[in-house]
Amino acid sequence: MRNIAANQMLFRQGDPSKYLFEIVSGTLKLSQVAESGQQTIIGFPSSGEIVGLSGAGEYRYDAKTLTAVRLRPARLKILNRQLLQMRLAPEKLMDWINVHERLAEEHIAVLSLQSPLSKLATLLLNQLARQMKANQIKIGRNAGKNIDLPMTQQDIATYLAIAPETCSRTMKKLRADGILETIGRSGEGQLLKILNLQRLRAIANEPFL
Amino acid sequence: MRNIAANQMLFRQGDPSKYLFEIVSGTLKLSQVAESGQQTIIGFPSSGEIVGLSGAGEYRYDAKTLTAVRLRPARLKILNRQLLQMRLAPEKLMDWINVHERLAEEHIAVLSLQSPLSKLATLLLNQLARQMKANQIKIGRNAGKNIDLPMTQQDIATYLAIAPETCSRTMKKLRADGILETIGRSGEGQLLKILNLQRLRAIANEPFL
DNA sequence: CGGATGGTTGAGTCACATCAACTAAAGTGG
DNA sequence: CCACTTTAGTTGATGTGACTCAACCATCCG
Repeated sequence: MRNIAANQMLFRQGDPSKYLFEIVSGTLKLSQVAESGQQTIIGFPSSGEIVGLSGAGEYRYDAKTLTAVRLRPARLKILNRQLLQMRLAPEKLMDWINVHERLAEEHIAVLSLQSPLSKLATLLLNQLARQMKANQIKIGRNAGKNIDLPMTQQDIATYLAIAPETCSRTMKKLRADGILETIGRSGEGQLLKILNLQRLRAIANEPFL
Repeated sequence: MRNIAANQMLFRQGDPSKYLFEIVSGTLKLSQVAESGQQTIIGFPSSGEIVGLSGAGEYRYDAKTLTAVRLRPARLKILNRQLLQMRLAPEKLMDWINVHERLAEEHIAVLSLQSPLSKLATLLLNQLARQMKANQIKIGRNAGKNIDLPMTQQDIATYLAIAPETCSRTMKKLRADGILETIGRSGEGQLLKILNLQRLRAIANEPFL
């Protein structure tokens, strides 16, 4: 078990991948730069998710902590040995693959949406779902309908492949329409309160408006 | 080893995932519909790639053949057993994970591009690279710079998250600019000839124009 | 108290989605 | 093998909305 402060590099794209990490608490930011130079943000994995599982010998994205993070590292080489000795069920490995793929799928789905409004709404709902799952285990019943966004709006914009200005304006629109409100910037990132979850869901799915 | 004709469903989203398939030759189309109802096309995997690797007990996308396809199926349960008996190297499994992730990465990268022109150019280059790799093994030296597109333009449009009309117009633009030309529709899909690879590469990377 | 970074707001342009109509091609059944 | 149907692709006209550029706040560093 390892504890890391906020804003630290966990590993870098190209580093030899010795460890695989299971996030116990906190949020990471995964980013990548292609040969063409374009930067991509892959996702913001959180409690219960796996990062660093790589078939190649090296990580293929940067991993940086957005908040203080607690994680459980596993040596990849030992992993193989454990598999062979049946000390680790192959199903566990399959689970990890699953989690990894879900992250990518989620991203592709949100990128395939046409309007920034739907994109943002979907992202918010995804983050909400992610937190609900995490808190369900830890607290049981949360204050509910609050979304913690540890990442910056620019990160969100990059993730959604939209301009930062558009991201800001879209947020404003959601506020103006009484769908959410900004509670405050508690340390890292901002905290949102959902006022109208139903409409947020509608916006996420509707192609127009 | 299994042979399948063109336009056949290999498996469906939600089916119990018993097999994993390694494509020997031919091209597949992977698609998915979310709960929201939006259809997504995940990719067009081809020779050497793996489909159907799923951590959950069920496939999470449809797989349909675009051309006649030859593939090597592997029972997932047997796979576990083979892992334990060391008849299958864990590295092999890691390789498969790798291939799977590359497909998703490629898709995310292309979706993150802003202009349809860059998106299409990148897609074409990706397909070209895919074919080159496949042919390098089989023939050695191909006629070169021909791209075979077994999928329809609508599929491409969905994959790129653009309108079909835009896809058509963008193709036209590439033709008008002397970057490629349509050779003919040989049975399934169309065949393109690249006239100016350099400019195609430029277009793929440049944010403007 | 500066300096840097992240966020907000405004004005203007261009390009993509949308709707609609039409052509081309491919698959279907008698 | 040819009418018929269906699907894929093309083209045009139009409006809107997202990007760009630019300047301006606010927030967090030291």
